[in-house]
Parts: sequence; C-alpha cells; structure tokens
Amino acid sequence: MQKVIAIVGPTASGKTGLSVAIAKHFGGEVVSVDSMQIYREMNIGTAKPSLAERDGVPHHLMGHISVEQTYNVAAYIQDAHHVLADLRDRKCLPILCGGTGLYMDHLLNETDFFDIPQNDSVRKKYQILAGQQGNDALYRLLEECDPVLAAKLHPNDSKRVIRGLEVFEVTGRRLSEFQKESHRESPFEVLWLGLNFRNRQALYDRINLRVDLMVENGLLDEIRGLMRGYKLSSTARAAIGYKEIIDAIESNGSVDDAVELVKQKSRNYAKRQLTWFGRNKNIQWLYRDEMSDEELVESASAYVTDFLKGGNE
RNA sequence: GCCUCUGUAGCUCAGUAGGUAGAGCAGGGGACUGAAAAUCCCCGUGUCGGUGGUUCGAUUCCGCCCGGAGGCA
Repeated sequence: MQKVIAIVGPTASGKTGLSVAIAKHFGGEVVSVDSMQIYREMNIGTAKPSLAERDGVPHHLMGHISVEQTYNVAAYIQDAHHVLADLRDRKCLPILCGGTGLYMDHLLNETDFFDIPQNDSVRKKYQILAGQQGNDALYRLLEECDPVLAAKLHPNDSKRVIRGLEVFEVTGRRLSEFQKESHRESPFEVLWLGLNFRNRQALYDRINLRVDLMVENGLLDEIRGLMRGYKLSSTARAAIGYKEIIDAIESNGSVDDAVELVKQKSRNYAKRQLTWFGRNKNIQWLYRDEMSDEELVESASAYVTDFLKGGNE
C-alpha cells in the first residue's frame, strides 16, 4: 500500500502552509486537490501558493489546465493517479492538500468512474424540459428509469437528476448500478489531517481578511486580464471570487459590493466543506485557534512520524 | 416651524378589512459518484419604536412622544 498524507479543511484554514512544512520535513511533494487551482491563469483568487510560498517543494496538479477548458472529478482522478504512481516509483511521500472533498474522497477511495463522459446535448435537452415542465416532471422520468437513484435525490436537485437521466440515455444502464459497482480496493494508506477552528467566527474573520488581501494583491487586474484574453470555461467561470466580480463588471455594478459578496460566498463554501469533511471519521482534527503555527507543524509532524513508522512497506 | 412618508426577525421588506405575524438574504444543521469554489434539502417568537386612549381584545384605529427619509417655508 502506498502511504499518503491528506491535509484537508475549509478554505483559508492554512492547509497550504502546513503541507509545505510537512513536505520539507519529510521530503515529500505536494499534490493539490483543488478544483480551481488546476487553472493556470487563475492565481490570486484561487489562493494558489507563489513559488516563494512553495519554498522549493514541487507541487503537482496545480495550474496544469487552461481556463478555457472544463474539468471534472473523473479527469482529476485520472491525472492524480499518474502523479501518485510517479511519486511511488520515486519513493516520495505524497502530501495531498486541498479542500475539494469530492476529488479527495473519490481519489483515495479508489472510486471507478467507468467511461461515461458527460453529454452536453443530452443535458441541455433535459434542462430545457425542466424549464418547460418543471423539476417534478424531470424527476418522474428518473423514477421510471432509475428508481434507486431517484429515491436518494430531491426533485429539485436537478443537476443530479439530469445526470441520472443522461447516464441512462447514453449507456442504457442505471447510474445507481454503476455506482454500486464503482467501489475498488484502495491502494492507499492514508493519514487524514484536518484543519479547523473551534470558533467559527475566527475562520470567517480569516476568510474576510484573505479576500481583502486578494483585492490588495491585484485580483481585479487578474480578472480584467482574464476577461480580455480568454473565453472562460463554465467550470472556471464558476470560481468564487471570479464569478461575482465578473458579474459586477459585466453589469456595471458595484465592485465593492461584489467583493463583499465574495466574502459571503467564501464563508458559505467553508461551511459546506466542513460538513463534507465532518463525516469522515478518520480525520485527525487540529484546531488552529488552540495552537500557534509552530505547535501546529509540530503536532502534525508527530502524527506523520507515527504514521510512517507503523504499517507495511 | 409646517406638511408628507416611515419605524415589524441580525439585514432588506411583506402583512394583519382589530383576534399577538411571514418571505428573501444572513446564520445553524444536513446531503453529495463525470458542473463540486457546483448543486440541493431542513430549521423563522420577534417588547410588530415608546406611551396613553378606543375596544372583550391593538402590531393593526386615534392622540402624544422619540428615531429616520423627503418636501415646503
């Protein structure tokens, strides 16, 4: 089994700094698990670490995609497998670091996504149908072709309802069956480290502060450059910080208001991340408001030392 | 100084032909298998500005007071 460290937590909790410290201490390399840091041209708003912050530690799966391309879990997992295999061959410890829970979990649980690429025209067809006849009509269609999946979804969760319909239409098989068969034995032995705050407000304060710093560091210029030079893909365009400010600029709205909205959306996002990681009972939580940065690195390092000592290989 | 409008949940505002009130946002909790920084679900008692009056009963009607916005002088 390949040993990996997974550093998770909400946005602005300090994952980046800790992952670099751990990588340096144990001679590992960082593998980003972040659905937006994959974009080459989006730096400030995605809080992508600068070369100085990376401090000589190689970072993988960061900036390897153009903002004009779409991306998704399946693509990420495929890319990540190559990186992890390479690290394994070089006997180098992977430090997985990121807040995209979906990517992290499916990578480490070795979910098989089969070969069912998305089909935009089929999706569009159902989107139009939903617009005309409503979510309930769409949901009833799903109940007919995949009742197991339908039972797990709310009728208003139209993205997932559409995905279910799409899979059935394209492959003739139910998504719920694919899902049942998707569980593979994981080749990874994982040490989960989670960063959090006992006091939620302390996290929110850090998020607010970080958004202000992004603006100070030229976020608006970065965004104007993107708007001028590229046609953003739908996934890139959805990034918090970019979406709100682009909307404001395009509609001649207030950029200051948009910046406040960015803080808001970032806080909402952080809460969703906490819900996601909260159900993972293997995570060792480290509370940032209970220790200094030094103590954090010390405490995390102790877990890593322990983890590397025990077990096979 | 006079006139008009206005004061309801943390914020923006509905509403009650008099029987103590409800949305959106925020906040809290949850879900999550090819859009995931996406998407979706659940959770709303607050001296209805204060005070007197009318009334069986007032947040709702009337008087006065206090706060806010605008207009006329």
